[in-house]
Amino acid sequence: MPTLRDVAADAGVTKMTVSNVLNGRRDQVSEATYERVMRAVERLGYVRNATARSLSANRSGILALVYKAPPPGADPLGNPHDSIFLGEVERCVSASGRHLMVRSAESPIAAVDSLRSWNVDAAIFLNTVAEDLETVRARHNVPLVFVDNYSGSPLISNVGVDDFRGGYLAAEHLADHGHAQIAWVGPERVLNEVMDQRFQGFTQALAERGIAHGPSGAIDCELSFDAAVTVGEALADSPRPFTAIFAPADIIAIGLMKGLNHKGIHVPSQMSIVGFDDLPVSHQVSPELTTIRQDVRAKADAAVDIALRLLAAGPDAAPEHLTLDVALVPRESVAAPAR
Amino acid sequence: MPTLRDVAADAGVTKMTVSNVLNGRRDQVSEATYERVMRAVERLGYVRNATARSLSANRSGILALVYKAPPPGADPLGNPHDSIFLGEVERCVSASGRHLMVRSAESPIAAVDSLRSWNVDAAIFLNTVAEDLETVRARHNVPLVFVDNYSGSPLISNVGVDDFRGGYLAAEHLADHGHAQIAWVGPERVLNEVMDQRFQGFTQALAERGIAHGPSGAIDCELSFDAAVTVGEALADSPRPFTAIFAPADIIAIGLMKGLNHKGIHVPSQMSIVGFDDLPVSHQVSPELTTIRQDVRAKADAAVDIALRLLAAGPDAAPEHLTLDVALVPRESVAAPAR
DNA sequence: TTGAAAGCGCTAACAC
DNA sequence: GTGTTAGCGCTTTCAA
Repeated sequence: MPTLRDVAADAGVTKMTVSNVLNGRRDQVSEATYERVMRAVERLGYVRNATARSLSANRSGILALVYKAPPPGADPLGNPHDSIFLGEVERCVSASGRHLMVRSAESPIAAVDSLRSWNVDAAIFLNTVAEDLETVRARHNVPLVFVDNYSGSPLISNVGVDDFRGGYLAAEHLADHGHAQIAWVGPERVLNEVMDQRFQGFTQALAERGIAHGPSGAIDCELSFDAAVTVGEALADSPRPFTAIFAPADIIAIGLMKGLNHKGIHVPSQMSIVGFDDLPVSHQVSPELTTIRQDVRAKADAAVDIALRLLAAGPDAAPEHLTLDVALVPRESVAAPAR
Repeated sequence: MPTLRDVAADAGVTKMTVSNVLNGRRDQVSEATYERVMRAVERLGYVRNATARSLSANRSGILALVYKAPPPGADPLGNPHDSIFLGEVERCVSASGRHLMVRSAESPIAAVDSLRSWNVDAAIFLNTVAEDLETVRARHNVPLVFVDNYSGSPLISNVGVDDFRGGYLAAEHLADHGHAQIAWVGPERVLNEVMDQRFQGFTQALAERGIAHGPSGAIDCELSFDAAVTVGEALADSPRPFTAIFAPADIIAIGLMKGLNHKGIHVPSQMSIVGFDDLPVSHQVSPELTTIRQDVRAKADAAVDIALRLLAAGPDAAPEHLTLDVALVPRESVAAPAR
């Protein structure tokens, strides 16, 4: 592999001049020299050694994306939300001429050492709980962008969506269709602020309309398709004091539809359902799912954007907090309640 | 950030001793010294500088995953096959104590410079066409593992699945149900060996059973859900000299079902369909899709495994070629042809 | 506009 | 077992 020194020798200049050329400091190099160096680079097939550069310049050009490792057995990155987010982050990072390192970890804290080790310039954290983040910040002083984290900590940046409004819109939509008993079927909300916010928005919309929502209307369901099928089947077999369901994740909504269907309950004529996320699968199933759309790619764009901006602004730049809007996407899984 | 030197000072030894301790060369260090060094590491919160290590030792501990950039507008990593593959690769790479760099590129050739730049130890290439690979090999002499590449080149390793057999099984399954006119609805097969192999297996099974398969039975459809919906609708509106379809990708099969459904054609009673891949979505839709399953995670495991093995074996190790088996998963989208 | 010297943090090779 | 020396390929700083 040719090095700077080889290029310098070939072009008849010193390493420093080559370095200047390569770093685009055109004002420090004469036109003729510039050309000569570039030709030498070309001829030798020279590629910068990023590792040496990183060591010497003390910035690596690496951005890291850290996400929560899935439970054993589950498909890593099996969730379309996460994979599309990752794909879009990669696109932005590559477009900026930097490099993306990807790492799953039980807890973000476990990943910090690898960030420090590679001297990463900034990191984005997906699916982390609020507590972890102060520790992470304490150990690694680079721009840290969290996603969907409700810590509110001023030490880190965050990009999220308006989960509260999403829940509100879902309830409103169902109420507008005449539903007066609406169940929540979703993950436990302890330690899951995202879900809790969706729930709060949901209940507020109900309350404003004088629709009662007792605890009996909140049904636990793990965040997986299979779990939701089971819950859907169980629901079909039991008395149901409600005519509609808000499932705060599409994957649950889809599972519920399938479970209900198995047992002969038709959606939407016998049960209306609203989901959340607008995953691709939601318009692939029949009936297509009415859902709350969040723009995952915009979220990814924003996360990278903030990371790069803070990087450019230097270590004293203030973290940024951004909340993206959501929207209701009416499709086929909601109808007026059966008479 | 503490360095080796700081740890050495703290422990009252030289850098070299600390290095030996950190690299687990226990036989070169006395028990007492080992303990002392470890305590110093602990106390200072020392983390290895991977960048310096890579420069000096000439191996980075980085594995790269390179995949084809999606067309503009499409979700990057929107394809579950690719994202699950990536997730599983990450899992294996992390488990081996290495680091994963992820990069999309128009062509693998475009990504080679970044591999060289970071001195990556090995690379895995997803969704590449056969031609690219000789160029890649020529420019970067580390273990290169391609996925689903039919070049047959002895210069690189490959992991794939038995696409031919998958096509064969699909045709056989439909024929066994009594279908005597079966259409292929899939992407163009020029330059797409994977699809061509599935097609060859498909036609061979038909030929063995004396089932004619004229060119009229091969219908082009882009590899996307939306494209398949359109084709499905068009099919519903035209004379159909066939009672069953083999769609060599689940995403197409699902789109076809939806398109046919829109127009009142019922699957499977009026049209049977077999897909390929067994994506999660295939058992989320109704009817559930009968399909050819490939084990994406096993493919990812094998790719990383080969990369690491070749790495351990040194630069002269012979590339490996592995073909994983596929299996028919009977579900709900196939029935006997309508009378 | 170009060059020389020093050093980033680590490991390999060899000496003690 | 432990220490010494040299150097990986680059950038920074300062001098010419």
